[in-house]
Amino acid sequence: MTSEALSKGYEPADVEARWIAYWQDEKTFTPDPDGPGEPYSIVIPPPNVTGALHMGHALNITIQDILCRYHRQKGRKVLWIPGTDHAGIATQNVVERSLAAEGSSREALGREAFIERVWKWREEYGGKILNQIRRLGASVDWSRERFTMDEGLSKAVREVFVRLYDEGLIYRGDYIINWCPRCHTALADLEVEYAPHIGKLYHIRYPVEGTDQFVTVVTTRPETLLGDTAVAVHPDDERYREFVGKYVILPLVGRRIPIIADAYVEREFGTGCLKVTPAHDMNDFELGRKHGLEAIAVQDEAGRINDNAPEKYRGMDRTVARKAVVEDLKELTLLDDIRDYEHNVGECYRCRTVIEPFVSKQWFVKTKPLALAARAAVEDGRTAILPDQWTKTYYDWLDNIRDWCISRQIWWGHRIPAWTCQACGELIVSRENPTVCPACGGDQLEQDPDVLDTWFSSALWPFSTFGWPDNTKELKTFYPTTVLSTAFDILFFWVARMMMMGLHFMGEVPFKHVYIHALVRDAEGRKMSKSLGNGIDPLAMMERYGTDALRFTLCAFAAMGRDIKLAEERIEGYRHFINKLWNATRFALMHVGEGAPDISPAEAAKAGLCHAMILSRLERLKITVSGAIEGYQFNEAAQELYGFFWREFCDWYLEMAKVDLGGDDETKKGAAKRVLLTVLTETLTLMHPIIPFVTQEIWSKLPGIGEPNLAKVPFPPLRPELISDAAEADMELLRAIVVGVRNIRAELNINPGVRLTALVHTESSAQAASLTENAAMISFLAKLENFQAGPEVVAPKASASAAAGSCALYVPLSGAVDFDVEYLRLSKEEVKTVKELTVVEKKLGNEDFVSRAPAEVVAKEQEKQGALGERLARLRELKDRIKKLMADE
RNA sequence: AGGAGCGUAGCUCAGGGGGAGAGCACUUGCUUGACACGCAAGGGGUCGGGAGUUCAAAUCUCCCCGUUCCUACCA
Repeated sequence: MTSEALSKGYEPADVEARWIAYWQDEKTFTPDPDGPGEPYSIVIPPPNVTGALHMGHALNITIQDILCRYHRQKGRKVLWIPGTDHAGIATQNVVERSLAAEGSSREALGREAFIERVWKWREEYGGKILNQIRRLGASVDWSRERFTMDEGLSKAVREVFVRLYDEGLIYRGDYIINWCPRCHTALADLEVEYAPHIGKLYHIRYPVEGTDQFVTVVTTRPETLLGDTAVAVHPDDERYREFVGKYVILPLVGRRIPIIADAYVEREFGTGCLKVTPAHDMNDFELGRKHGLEAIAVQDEAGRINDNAPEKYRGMDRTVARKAVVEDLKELTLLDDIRDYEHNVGECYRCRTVIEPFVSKQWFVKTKPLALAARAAVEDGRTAILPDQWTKTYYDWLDNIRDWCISRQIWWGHRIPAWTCQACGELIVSRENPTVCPACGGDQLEQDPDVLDTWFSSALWPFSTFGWPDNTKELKTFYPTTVLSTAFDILFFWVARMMMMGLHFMGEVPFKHVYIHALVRDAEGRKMSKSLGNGIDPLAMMERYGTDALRFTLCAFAAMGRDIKLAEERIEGYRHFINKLWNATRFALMHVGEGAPDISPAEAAKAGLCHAMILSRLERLKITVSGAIEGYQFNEAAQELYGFFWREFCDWYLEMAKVDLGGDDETKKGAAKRVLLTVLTETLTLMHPIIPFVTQEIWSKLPGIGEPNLAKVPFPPLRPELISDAAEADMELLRAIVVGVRNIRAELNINPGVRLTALVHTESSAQAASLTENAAMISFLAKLENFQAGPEVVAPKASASAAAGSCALYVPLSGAVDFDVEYLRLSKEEVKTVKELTVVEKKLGNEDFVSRAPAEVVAKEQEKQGALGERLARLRELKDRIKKLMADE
């Protein structure tokens, strides 16, 4: 009466925004570093500031939120830090596009104005994904939100750069890097993605100096010929042995270049003769360094042929130059052959432009020493990668790591803190912007125009977010973080680099666990992608089915080490569960709307078998759910909660409790109310980490709730003394009888309205006592007007029958029983039982089994043999009886 | 080329040496005192194939078949 009536169905839209605001107002997720409890911390993998929430994010946020909310319940001091990264190239691209639409460009604006413009963009649109994360219910501490371009984090970036430089772990040099001619910047090896392209394989003849002979090289990029500085063959290749040490005259250029021998060359590929262009090919670059070859760059930053090439080609785009070179070679009859050829070509991961390997001055991190430490930390268990199978991948990458190119030729990002003195050429790397050259005292200092790779700042995230390099309270309390949850695709990009930086600067691993979650795919198992258009928009799902339905679905599918194939129907299906929860509450409130008597659950359990049973099951549930979440088995937690709440609590307990709740016995009624409320509140608490909104909403409607903020309510107390095998076993028999009657009703097509009589022949009087005590309940569930149980019960004349456990169940029927149907049903049951019994008997008949299997396994089999034997006997009696009755007719 | 995973009911998947499970779908019957986003009853599987280890294999080992992904890349 006091509690307002709940609407007939759960309507998430009204509810979610309200609780998000409530939690925030209550500062529920802002921990005090000095507060009690063992710290538990997570840094959110910072999404790209230009990004929008996709299913992968939704899954990852849900997982982290489950962990955080659960550990808060367990009394840990939880800090979950949100934020975004500045996504240098992506963000710059976005802003440049909007400038282009206005007919402007970043060059027109100038560096400073452009950066200002990016900040403005970020203010306006950069909060989008964070708002989407907020809508998911993420229990992050918004008061500690971070951005990789923040002042504090920028300070950390500079500190790291300077220290690494001083330690010789950052260096600048002319090296070949991956160049995106569209983005005008260098990319790290990881930022290049390979995709199959159909190209051509050109066979080109190079004349050997001083002879009339040729060597034929094979290439997919004939225009790079202009930069060739050698031809290479395998040292053991008989075909070319005589040429090694000689020279060829480079066609179209006329340069005299050596023929060298190196085992790197594959004899089987093409002609076995390789043109070497150190300035434009990764492998050729290495080869060139090894053999002291000159690297002649023949393209500029936009992919056009430069002045190092013959005049004719200068200024041509690389694709135009290719055609021109091919034509000219044809004319000289030096082009032997052109074949179609499918091969993998590197593309820019941001814009899909074909990458041009390019020699230029760049900054690098010397990764080897850092990688060794990062590997060791996992080897000795300071950090565990879960599931374990990713550990090998992590090792492989670290073992084969190459130096990390960290300079980017863009404007949006952390400017490299390096200056060159215009007077003496001194290179100055400094925390503070220098004003005079320490070498010559000159004041003409020019800062390096490049910025750092975004991942450079992301790598510092687990400590920069806590205020490093300052020794803050947060840093002391919450570093190392407890767990990092992420998808495998950034294991290298990010996880490995955080490990390297965390270990180097903090001396401790950045996280104790790395949980690699599943990849969310579409119903056909394809990766969700914009280009395929097969993505399921999490926000649309949240609107349609409620955030809890989406969260529960993701949780239920989050089995470790396996990808998720997601279809919208799954989410729709789990919405039904949310609704079930809602309606069970509506029912409960009809009876406990004004609260329940203040008796202990233990006392209430004594009031009836059903109460003892559900309380026992509840205790087991607490243990399995805890174990599941702590072991990152989210699917198991969801499944257990689902099964308990729907199958045990709603299907059985609520139905059974109706008898006491509607009866006259005030003691029983009180106990039922107490148990109903206890089980409901405690399961809500257990479910809250997975489905925070609906549980909180229901919580607010329940009577006698002390703490109104469910996110602050501790994990329910454990009451191991309530676990009762006996109660659960007695209930098993009771259920078997109810199901037996229902089964008979269904098979014999008896109207559900008709009340029946059921008689049960039991083996023992103890069994009979338990059943008789619950006669009212059995009658209610099976729709009986009469129920009797005891060892003395004998089969009535005209009745349907079944075996329930080891008891015999009879349902007398006044009308004609269809004996044929009855007989068939029992026979089927008999066949099944015989089959099971045979398996058991065969085992027990095997001497090796009895002597070698563990005693408890043997005992279990013997027990099973007994039960099955009894059941079989019962079935056969029932069959015999029917046979007799049939004969009598 | 190297590495990892997966193959269990029609579908999506748990499980992981001693009873083949769940959800959805399906069949049948239901205005049963919260719920048709529901209730009740039911059908359905040589756990990809083969060999081995074991008293015992869906589970461990090896081989094969199919499938997905990752890393590297030969010009």
